[in-house]
Amino acid sequence: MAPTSRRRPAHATAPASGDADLGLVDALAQLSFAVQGALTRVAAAHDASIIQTRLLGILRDRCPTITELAAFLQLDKSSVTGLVGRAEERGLVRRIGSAHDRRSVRVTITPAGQELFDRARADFEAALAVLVAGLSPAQRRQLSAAASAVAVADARLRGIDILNWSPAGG
Amino acid sequence: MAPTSRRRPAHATAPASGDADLGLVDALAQLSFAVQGALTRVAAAHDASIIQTRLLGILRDRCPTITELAAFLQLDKSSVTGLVGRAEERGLVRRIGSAHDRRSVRVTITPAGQELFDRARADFEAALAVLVAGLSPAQRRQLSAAASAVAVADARLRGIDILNWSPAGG
DNA sequence: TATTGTTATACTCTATAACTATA
DNA sequence: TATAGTTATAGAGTATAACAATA
Repeated sequence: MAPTSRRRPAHATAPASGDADLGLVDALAQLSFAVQGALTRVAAAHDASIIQTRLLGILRDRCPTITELAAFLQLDKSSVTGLVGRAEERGLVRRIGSAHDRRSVRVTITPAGQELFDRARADFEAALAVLVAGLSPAQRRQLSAAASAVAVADARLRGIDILNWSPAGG
Repeated sequence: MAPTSRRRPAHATAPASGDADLGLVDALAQLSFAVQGALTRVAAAHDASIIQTRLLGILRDRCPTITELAAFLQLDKSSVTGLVGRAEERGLVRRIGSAHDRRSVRVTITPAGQELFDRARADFEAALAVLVAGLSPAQRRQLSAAASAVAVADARLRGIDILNWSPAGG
């Protein structure tokens, strides 16, 4: 929230007009908008959407079922059906029928999908580099560590071990 | 990007199985997904979307024109027309014709819109508190400062001074 | 009966192109 | 001419409900 909701939150550090602190809530909301904006622009440059490239990133070293994807992405399974269907039409992913359970389907990435993701990821890395250019090396390490901790905590709250999420493997 | 794209990036610090570092790029991407997920759930709990609540947050202390909103949100002006139209139908915002330029329109928030935003913001704050529960006070301060710096840098890159963005005033 | 995935349907969000009305 | 905003249209993304196939 707080999309620039308050110019100066009560709990914010006195701004030295150059390194103002928005407060944790607004700062995280604004940061997420900034990152998502970068992701959106990068994806669009490759004729894809943010959710399509996210899907490819997940499939990069996993081949989950539709239900597993839905749980991870927090989407209804019918939404994932459509998502995967559009990606499949573009030749970015493939559906593979499961051997054990004939109701189930595993989604895999194609070479074309991998290439698109790798190129998009490189562009995203460059875009992020610009955004964090003003941070000191120490600040970048702190940001990386804190952001990682929050991401892991979020996944854990949803019952997912983000560091070992590999439904295909076991 | 990098939605769990690599379980262990080459540049990541050796994980002590509890405070693993995803690397700055993946960490920021995952953090943004976590925050956007929280925003989505909170907005949905109030029968709204993430972009609708973001719009309300912007209008909380501003009454920009359609064009100004489009620039800030990085959307086409026709998209903003629809966005504001749907919000207006729900009684959350109002269009006010400009006195000086009769082509122009200023968008203002209604009391109902303010109430919805305030309630959603409180919920979001609570959701974020859970996510950052594992961080030390020092880590939270560092995260807040770094996230603020990135948000400000992002806005500046787009030609916007986020700390003094008040088109209505000037 | 429960689960996996799809289909049918409707809505939000977004962009492009063409338009109206001001300036 | 240029700018502010709208409309028409099309497509992606999402959810709900109903469904088929399998377990």
